[in-house]
Order: sequence, then C-alpha cells, then structure tokens
Amino acid sequence: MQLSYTEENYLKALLKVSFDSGIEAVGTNELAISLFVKPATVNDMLKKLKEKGLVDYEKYGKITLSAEGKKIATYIIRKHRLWETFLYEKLEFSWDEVHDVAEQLEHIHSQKLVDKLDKFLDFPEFDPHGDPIPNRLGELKVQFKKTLSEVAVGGSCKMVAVKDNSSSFLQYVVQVGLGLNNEINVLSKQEYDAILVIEVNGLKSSVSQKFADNIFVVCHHCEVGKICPNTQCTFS
Amino acid sequence: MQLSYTEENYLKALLKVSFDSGIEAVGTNELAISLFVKPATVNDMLKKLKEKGLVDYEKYGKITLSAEGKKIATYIIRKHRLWETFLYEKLEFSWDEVHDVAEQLEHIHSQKLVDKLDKFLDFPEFDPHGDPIPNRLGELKVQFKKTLSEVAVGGSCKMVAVKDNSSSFLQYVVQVGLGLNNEINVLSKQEYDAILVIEVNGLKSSVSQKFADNIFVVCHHCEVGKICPNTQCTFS
DNA sequence: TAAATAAGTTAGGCTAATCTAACAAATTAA
DNA sequence: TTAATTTGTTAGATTAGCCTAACTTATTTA
Repeated sequence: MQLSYTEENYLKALLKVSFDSGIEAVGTNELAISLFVKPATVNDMLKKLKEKGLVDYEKYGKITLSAEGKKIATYIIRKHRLWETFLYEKLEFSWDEVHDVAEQLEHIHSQKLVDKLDKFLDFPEFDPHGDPIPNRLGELKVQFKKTLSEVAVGGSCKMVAVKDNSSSFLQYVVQVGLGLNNEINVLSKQEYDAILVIEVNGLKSSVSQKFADNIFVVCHHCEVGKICPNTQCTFS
Repeated sequence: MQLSYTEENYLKALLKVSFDSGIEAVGTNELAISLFVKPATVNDMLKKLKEKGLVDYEKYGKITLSAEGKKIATYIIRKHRLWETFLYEKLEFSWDEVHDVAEQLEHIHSQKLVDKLDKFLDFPEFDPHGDPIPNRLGELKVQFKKTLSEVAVGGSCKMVAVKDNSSSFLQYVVQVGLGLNNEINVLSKQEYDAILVIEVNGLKSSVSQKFADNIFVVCHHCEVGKICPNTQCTFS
C-alpha cells in the first residue's frame, strides 16, 4: 500500500502518542496537537485511514492502530532511526541536528534502500538518542528504563536515552555535560519545585523537573531486555 | 525560497529538456511530455513560477529559466547526482537502480546534508552514469563528448556517459558488456537501418541507432574541459 | 496565401489536505 | 443530576496540482 507523506505522519503520530502516554487508545484532540493541525482535520483523515483498514475507530470513540497500521508506523520509525544513525555516525551531524532531517528522509519509499542502509550501518540496535531501532521484522530491543526524576536522592544511574528529541533540549543536555551512557549522581532534590542537583563527570548542575522527566536512565544492574536482578530496582 | 516537490520538478525538467535539446527555450507541450502531465497543467504552473521569478515567460512565447530558477534547478541536479553516487558507491546499488531512489532523495531540504554528503563521498565530479556533478557553486566539469552513433566506421572511442538513465536501457548496456570508461570499436554500420556492430572487450554485438544515440563517448585525445588536440576529432 | 496542423490557453471541475464556525456527545464538577 | 467544560463531528470554504473540453494563436504545407 503506497501511502502519502501525510498519511504516514498520522500513523507515526498515533504510535508515538500512544507510546508516550502509555495508553494505546488515542483521542482526536491529542492527535491534532501532536500533528499541529485542527481536530476537524484529524477527523477527516481518520475516516480515510479507517477506510484503508489502518486504524480501528468508531464515532466518538478512541483511536487505535490496526495490526497493519502498526506495522507501517513501526517501519517509518525504523527508517527514521536508521537515518538518524546514518547522519550521526557517517556524516558527523551532532545529535541535536539529526531529527529534523530524518523527518524528511523517513518518507523515502524503497525497501532496498532501507535494507542496504541497515547493513551499511552494521545493523544498529539504538539510534543517537538511545531509542531502539526496529529490525526488518519490526522487533526492537526493550529497555527497562525510568526517568531521572524517579531516581531517589543519593542514588546513581546511567543515562540511556532522551525522551525529547528537539534540538533545544538536546543542546541543553550537552551543556550540562551529559551524553548517552554517562553516570549521573543525584545529590539533592528541592522539596518545593523538585529542582535536582546532579553530578556528571565531576560537574554539578541544577536541573528542573521538566528536564529530569526527559532523561531516561537505568540502574547499574539493569540489562537490556531482561528483568533486573537488583531487588532495589523499581523497574519492571 | 522553499519550493514544493512539484515546483522543484518543473524547474529540473526545464533544465533537463533545454539541455537535452540543446536549445534554451522550451515549449509548453515539450515540458508536459517530459513531466507526464497535460499542457494545461504546465500552463497553470508556469504562471506560478513566473510569479515567483523563477522562469521568464510570456503568453504564447517560449519558456526559459531565470538566473534564480537555473540556480535552483542546478542544485537539485547536484543533489540527485550526489545521492546516485552515494547509493552506488556506499550502498552497493547497481547503476540501473540508483535513478528512481535519487528522484525522491533529491527533494530533501538540508544544505548541511548536501555538503556533508559531498564531503563523505570525497567531492565526486561524476555520477555513476558519467554525468557531471555541480559543485557547491553550481559549477560542473564539461566534457566534449559525442554519441556512439556519430563515430565513424572503423573508429574507436571510450564510453564516458549514458544519455538515458532508465533501468531498462542500463541493463541492456550491461548485457552488451559495456560500462563506463570501456573501449568501443565500431566495426561496421548498416546503410539501411544504421545498425552498428561494435566490439567491447573482445565481445561483438549488434546495436540499434537508438541504442547508439544514448551512449556518450570521447575520442582518445579528448580531455575533460579542454579543446581536443586531435585535429581528426569532430568535438568542439 | 489559405487551409490544415500543431502548439498553447482558458474555463470549469476534481481530489487531498487543510481551515473556521457551528453543533453534538461525553465527561467532570458543583 | 443538572450544568459547565471538554472533546469530537459536520458543513462549507480554500489551495495546490491535476484533469477535459473548447478555444485561440502560431506554424507548416499544399
């Protein structure tokens, strides 16, 4: 099925919104906000996508991706993350520059291109932001991660991904001396506004709750795709 | 100026048609055929492109690109040929597969991406079909080439490019044992239908006039960008 | 040079993706 | 449990890019 640029973006947004919220069913308004269009526009498109069997949706009900819709959305995510990896690894883009260009590249239609690119990059499992890259079959490595704001005071952890891919956030992360796989010690937390003092490579910084919500971390015992053996670990 | 996919294609087609015909001024019908749309559609778009100052055009007159239009069209050609080179050199696409994917990739908007890609490929001057790649300034290496059908019987030459980039033609070229920079001896030519017998690496083949029209060659004395010192050479 | 043919234009219509404004249903809160 | 608020839908309009059919201008040829 050859979808338009726009249709692909709706499917991708649906997957992204449900993933971010942790709830599979998505509302019209929510989707409209995510796509920077009006709810009426989403409504029109929903009819078309339902017609094509890509979403499950009844009037005034919640929206979910069909199996086929999810497969396509996952494939677009795969392309996006492969391109990000290419830009970062091969073309020396910085991690805050890759997202916008990948937003365009993800819509190139060529199965062969995707497979060849995957091979060229040596079948990477994670992109420059720490997000898992679905393989040819749509499977991806799951990490049992939590956000920095969930880490207890006095605890330490390792940053494995970022939630927000915007360049402004990523530049801020770099400014704090933080990068993928860096150790973070949580020194203190303000009761009133949840401001955290963290230490990275000996550098202390104060960061907001919002910042901490967008940093994904694992404890030192966690392993990718496995239940953590550390009984202290709150991941599951 | 941010142009749509379609507007970019019109500018590119304009440059291509005028280049292929050797005449700068292009007609509405000609352009319509090249873009696989109807003349009426071209007419609408021409008004828009004129409005934007990208073409020079008066009612019932011929169409030419403005300086700005030509600059943009050249930039799209640059992107197309860089991507073809990438696909061929880095991702192991065959030369008959690169064109269609590059048709999509040429519309990605990112100056940085183009410059980085150029550097990654070590600033190539020719693409996999032997066509020159415009540099950052829009300059390109000019070759004084002619077509295989212009070579005299008994003469020999070197293939430097193909005119037709379609996969069906390119597969045929490979089948005849021919590739870029191969030597060709023209053994005989049929008076009646201009069928040529050629020899490539010891392999003899009969090819049509149409085939020979789509193969670009140089004589052994020709050098890129220079007037050929061989007085027998008919290039100029 | 007048008729035939080719090339180019205009008018009006279609679809995809968007919008605004008005309305309807569902949810939340008083 | 009714009223207020939020969420979702419909109707009608707009723009880009395309079409067909009818027309006009330019060019070719008898």
